[in-house]
Amino acid sequence: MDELTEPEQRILAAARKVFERDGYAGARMQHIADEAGISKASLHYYFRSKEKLFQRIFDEYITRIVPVFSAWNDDGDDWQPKVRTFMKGMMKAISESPMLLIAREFDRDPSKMEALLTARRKKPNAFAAYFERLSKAGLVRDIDPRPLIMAMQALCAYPYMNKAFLCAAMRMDPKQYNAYLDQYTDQAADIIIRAMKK
Amino acid sequence: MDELTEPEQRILAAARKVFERDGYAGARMQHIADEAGISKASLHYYFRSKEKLFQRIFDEYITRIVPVFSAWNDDGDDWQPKVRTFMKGMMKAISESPMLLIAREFDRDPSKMEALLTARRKKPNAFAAYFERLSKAGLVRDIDPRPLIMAMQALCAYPYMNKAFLCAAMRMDPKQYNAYLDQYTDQAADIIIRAMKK
DNA sequence: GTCTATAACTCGATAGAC
DNA sequence: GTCTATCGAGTTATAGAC
Repeated sequence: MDELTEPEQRILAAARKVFERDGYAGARMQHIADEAGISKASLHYYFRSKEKLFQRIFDEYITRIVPVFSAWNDDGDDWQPKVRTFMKGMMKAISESPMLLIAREFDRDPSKMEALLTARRKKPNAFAAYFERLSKAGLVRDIDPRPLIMAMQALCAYPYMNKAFLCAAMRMDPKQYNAYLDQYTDQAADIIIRAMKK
Repeated sequence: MDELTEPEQRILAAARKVFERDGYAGARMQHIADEAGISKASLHYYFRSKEKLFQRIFDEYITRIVPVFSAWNDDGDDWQPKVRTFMKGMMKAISESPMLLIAREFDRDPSKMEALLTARRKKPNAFAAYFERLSKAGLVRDIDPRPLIMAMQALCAYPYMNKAFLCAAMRMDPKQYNAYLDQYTDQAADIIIRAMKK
């Protein structure tokens, strides 16, 4: 039903790469065609317009990323490894498809994006619910969960969103930086765990 | 010596607004001219090209933001209020001129930007130096300072970088969101303080 | 200095042959 | 389905009058 032909797959991969790198305004249909190894005309044959192609990529991105951001289910009191696993998953998902895209392109049609986001999210505020239960059970501090949600996202996303700046600021080349991010994932989880611990 | 004429100031303010909102590729010289209340030709008369105008804005941005990011001097052991003040300053600077700009535009000429960054920074790793002293004095934990540097930036910048996404995710309209960010600033500082505290 | 008009060019999209 | 060729809109930048 949802089968994709081989050229369609190649085009989508190419589009993802170019849109993520250059943003909507900076992306060129010619570059996507080159990357996919076809002509610009063929590109338009498969996906009528730049706008439609972008919407497709963006929709798939949201579909993939939102479940990762809300991957919390209350299956026990042992919350520390859950925090670690969650943040590892978030780092991985973001590194595979930098959300630079979102930050700049989300504004293109806020109402549409909000609908997209809501539709894709099965369990809104799953973390907040889990945290509240832990808190009432006296297993974690009794604080506002919102800064924790913000912080988990921030700690995972920012290193990728502002990579060039951080490489320069920390005097690392991209290779060293990526290597450091492996250690960082655990260090970031430690920060969240400390913020939650009694 | 560095005096700016009144039209130049108006143009720079307009350019800042448009570049920050639309990015380099999305910005239109016509929009900048409209915003400044002059013709496109006059705009080119003052700043020969889009590229030159952008470089000017970007340079000023780095010049303003880097000192804020490295505003650490070791004037005592009372580090907790210093963390709070630092993060408040960072939040303010970022909110006044969103660094969305950097994340997307920094790649346009990495070598040049690196030089720009180095030149503007008076005290490299001032935080790391301060933290190391506190750590040796037994006043804070003995840990890697790098995740703390990353985290302070991340916690301050991310809420602005990904504003549209967060508004939707937390079901707040922009007004509520901005109001929340006032509380958030202190909550974010708490997270860092907890990560540092023994 | 400021403007209108336009040159020069880029880019998304399409026509039409194969 | 795929391509070459080209159209037409939009954009940066400049020429030249005032």
